[in-house]
Order: sequence, then structure tokens, then C-alpha cells
Amino acid sequence: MRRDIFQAIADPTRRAIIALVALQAMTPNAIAEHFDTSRQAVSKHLRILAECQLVAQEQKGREIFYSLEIEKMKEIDEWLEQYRQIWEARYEQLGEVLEVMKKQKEK
Amino acid sequence: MRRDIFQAIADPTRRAIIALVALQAMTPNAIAEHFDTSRQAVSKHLRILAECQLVAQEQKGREIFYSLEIEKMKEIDEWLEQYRQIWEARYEQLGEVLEVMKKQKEK
DNA sequence: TATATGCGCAACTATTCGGTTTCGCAACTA
DNA sequence: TAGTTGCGAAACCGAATAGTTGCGCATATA
Repeated sequence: MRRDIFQAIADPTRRAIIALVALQAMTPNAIAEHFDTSRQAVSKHLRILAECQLVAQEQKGREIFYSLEIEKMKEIDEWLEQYRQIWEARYEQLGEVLEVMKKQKEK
Repeated sequence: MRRDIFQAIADPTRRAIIALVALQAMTPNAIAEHFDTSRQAVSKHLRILAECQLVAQEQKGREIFYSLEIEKMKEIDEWLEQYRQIWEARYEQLGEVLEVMKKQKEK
């Protein structure tokens, strides 16, 4: 039960669902039409996504529309930030190396 | 066996291992000391991380040093890019709304 | 050479996961 | 009212997962 966002995006079907509901709010049936799987299976994925607040639900009559909670996606971005700093630092180092090589060549 | 990077980072222990080897190359034993688990379990995680090229190995005598392949982390960043565009667009929209409200107030 | 160390691999186990089928309930609709 | 539709929940199943223990092998050390 201990869901976290990284586990939520680990499954390819769930990433596809996220991509779908990012564009517009959709019902489980509408989502399931995009996949080679049952509505119930999609409902299970939606429950997992809802549990970690990646999607929001809005009831309209007997239909439930699911939409992406884009704010939650920032958590991944925040986690990634520490590593972004590393690869940007590496890139700068590479730039410096290229500078030195350039100067060596000019001599 | 069908590993992808999203599955690799789904496990909290693996994310912790990534954070460790991001700072410096480490042996399985050294890594295992940081966790409440066996070296063999760490080895399994390292194998998964290596399978999807998130870590590199370098043999030194009977020791193997694992280090982070930071380039691979960019794949997550690339996936996130589409959603970053969404939340940045939302932020701009919010800015516009605030502008309109401000002008309304001034009238 | 004998022993200790660092490691991966294989076998086994309990748990989780993603899927299906079946069901019941609420809400539309004829 | 009777029948249909949309949905979540529960029970079940096979596969994958994360962990363990017990090896064997290569390397370092006495």
C-alpha cells in the first residue's frame, strides 16, 4: 500500500494513462479504449495514481472524469534536480577542457 | 528481465544507491554498509542498475567499483520535459489571470 | 601453500503486482 | 418501473520482485 510517485510511474501503462489525462479529463472507459486491457485493470491503475495524488477525480452523473495533477509531477523534477546539477557541472568541465585544448592548438 | 529506467528508480533502496554512487565510485560491500541489508541484496540492485546502464563497473583487483552513469538520468528528464511544458504554461496562464485581475481592480 | 576476502550466481521464499472474472450499486433511459 | 450503463470492490491467479542462504571462484595475504 505504501505508494510513492516513483512506483506509480514505473509501469508503462500508467505512464501512458498519465499522458492521456494530461491532455484532457477522461473516464475509465474512454481510457481503456486506448489500451489492450479491461476497464477494471485501468481502474486499478487509476486508483494507484489517485492514491499518490497524481490524478484528480470529478464525478459527473454516473461518470467519473480523471485528470492529471500536474503539480505532483514536480516532485520528480525536484528529485532529479540534484542530478541535473551534476551533469551540468560535468558539461561545464567539458567546456573548460575544450577551451584548454583550443588554446593548446593555437600555440 | 525487461528493465527500464523507470522501474530501476522505483525502488527506494536503488534510489539511495544511486545517490551514493553519484558522489563517488563504491564497492558493493561499502554500499551495503549504508543499508540494513545484505551485500548480496545490494549486488542484485546493482545488477539491475547496470542492466539499464545507470551504473558503470570498474574492476580493481578483487574489488568492483560502481559509479553513476549520469547521462542515463537525462532520459528521465527528457520524459519529464513534456509535463514541464504543461506546468510552465499553467504558470504563465496564472500570471495572465493575475494581470487581468490587477487591471480590473485599477478600473 | 594455506587462509581470508570480495564478489557474482543459483536456489529458495514470502510478498507484491498486473491482470481477469464476478459482483453490487448508483444513475441514466426506454 | 424495467433494463442498460458506468463504475469500484473483491476474489482469484500467474508472474515478477526483493530478500535470504549457500555456494564457487578469483584475488590478496599470512
